[in-house]
Amino acid sequence: MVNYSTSEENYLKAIYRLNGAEATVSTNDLAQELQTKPASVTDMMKKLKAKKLLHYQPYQGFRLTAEGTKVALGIIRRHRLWEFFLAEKLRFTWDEVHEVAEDLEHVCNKKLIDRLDEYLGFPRVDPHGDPIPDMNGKMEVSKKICLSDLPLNSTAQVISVSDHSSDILELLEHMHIHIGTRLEVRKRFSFDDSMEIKAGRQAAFTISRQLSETIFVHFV
Amino acid sequence: MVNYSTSEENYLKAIYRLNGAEATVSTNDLAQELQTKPASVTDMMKKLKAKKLLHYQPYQGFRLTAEGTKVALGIIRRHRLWEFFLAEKLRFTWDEVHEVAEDLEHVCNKKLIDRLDEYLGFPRVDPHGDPIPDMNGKMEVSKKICLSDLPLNSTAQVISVSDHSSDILELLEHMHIHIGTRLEVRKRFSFDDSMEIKAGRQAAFTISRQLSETIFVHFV
DNA sequence: AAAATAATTTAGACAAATCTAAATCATTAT
DNA sequence: ATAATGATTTAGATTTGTCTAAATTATTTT
Ligand SMILES: [Mn+2]
Ligand SMILES: [Mn+2]
Ligand SMILES: [Mn+2]
Ligand SMILES: [Mn+2]
Repeated sequence: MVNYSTSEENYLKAIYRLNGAEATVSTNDLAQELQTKPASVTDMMKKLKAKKLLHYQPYQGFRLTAEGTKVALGIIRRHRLWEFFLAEKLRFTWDEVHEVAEDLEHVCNKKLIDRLDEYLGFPRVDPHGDPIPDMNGKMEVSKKICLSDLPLNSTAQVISVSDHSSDILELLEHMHIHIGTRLEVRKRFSFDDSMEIKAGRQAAFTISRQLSETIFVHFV
Repeated sequence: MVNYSTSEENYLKAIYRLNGAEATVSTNDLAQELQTKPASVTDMMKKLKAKKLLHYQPYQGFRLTAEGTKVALGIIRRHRLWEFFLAEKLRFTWDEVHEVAEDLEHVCNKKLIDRLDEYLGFPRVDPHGDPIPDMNGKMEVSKKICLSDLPLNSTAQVISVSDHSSDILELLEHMHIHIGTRLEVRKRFSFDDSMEIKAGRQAAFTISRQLSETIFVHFV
């Protein structure tokens, strides 16, 4: 078990995140994701390639090797377990957990994380509804539908929210929408792509396109 | 609230620890404590002096300023709270907590630490019996006596152990001696400075000079 | 009070992680 | 097919934290 620097870990995690969309990640995209400069990315890519954590030929973009993916999933596991801990045990709100977990995730000690996992009761998802990899690096990726794409009159359950800001949290709390809330789409308005939904036992209300595109659901 | 690097924090903590014995800390002592070279210490002392965290004139040794002491106590607070968490909540043994806490202590977020403190029930001492500074940096230093100096036939209670290794833990567990155990000294043997003690409800037994010098007690 | 010894600092170097500016490669439009 | 544009890499510099070896200062012995 090799240990990686905080910087290396942040690069690996970012590549993993971007990898979802496309098969190969570009220098500029990664620089933007990490709020750094392309030249810094190239330097780090050489280093990570030398450590066999990614496939990389100059000018060709890059993608994680199997080992790189394993390391990235380990970081994501730590991050999300700490987020769960902060929300569940220390009463942090949804929008506060990420920043702290960004630091805690770099404390790399298998026993610490596995014991924390056990202590928390082996949670499957973090406070934002994102899945937590298990101690073998397995992460169950449930197929989720964007609320904006949900067919009319079918009942679904909120499983995650892709924006983690306090702004969206404020709005969701106001609307009593949480991870697990059941809802259905009653009507779509083509004027502004807003939709009327019915959530829980509340009266129907409308939500903006911006919000419906941020909420992910699955059928119940 | 300024933030300090992991390296700066480790220096401050080490100076605080050494400061207990003498009024001023020397370059060589600090280098030895931190397993580094005297030249590296000098470099860092210049930096910490520039940040007004310590008093330092070349060749004259150094000591923490009030601000430096405050920062050091903050680090010690984080370290010991995490040690308590690991022992109490994650079932780590006494000898395992320090190493992990060495990393966790550098995650510096006041809300995290104050909430952790609250979650743990505001513990006063860490698993080794060392006091935990409160959120204002106050640390109650109870006057402790080394077991080797305890008068004959006076009852005392174990409050801390200055060695944190698994070797001493093994021995103490075997003897059923823990933080809080009541004991009294029955006899001293000048041949090897061993002593016979009576602990709890056990039959009297002897302990080595090495062990008695590591255990600290107070009168009950 | 010198000389010897020990402690400390300085000088110069290195690795990691970053940056800016220049050079190079790839892609797109004419 | 060439020129223009955009993406990427290289070159060279900077900061932080460390090191070794040499120089300096302090302390101890004779
Ligand atoms: Mn997060
Ligand atoms: Mn999350
Ligand atoms: Mn400790
Ligand atoms: Mn301790």
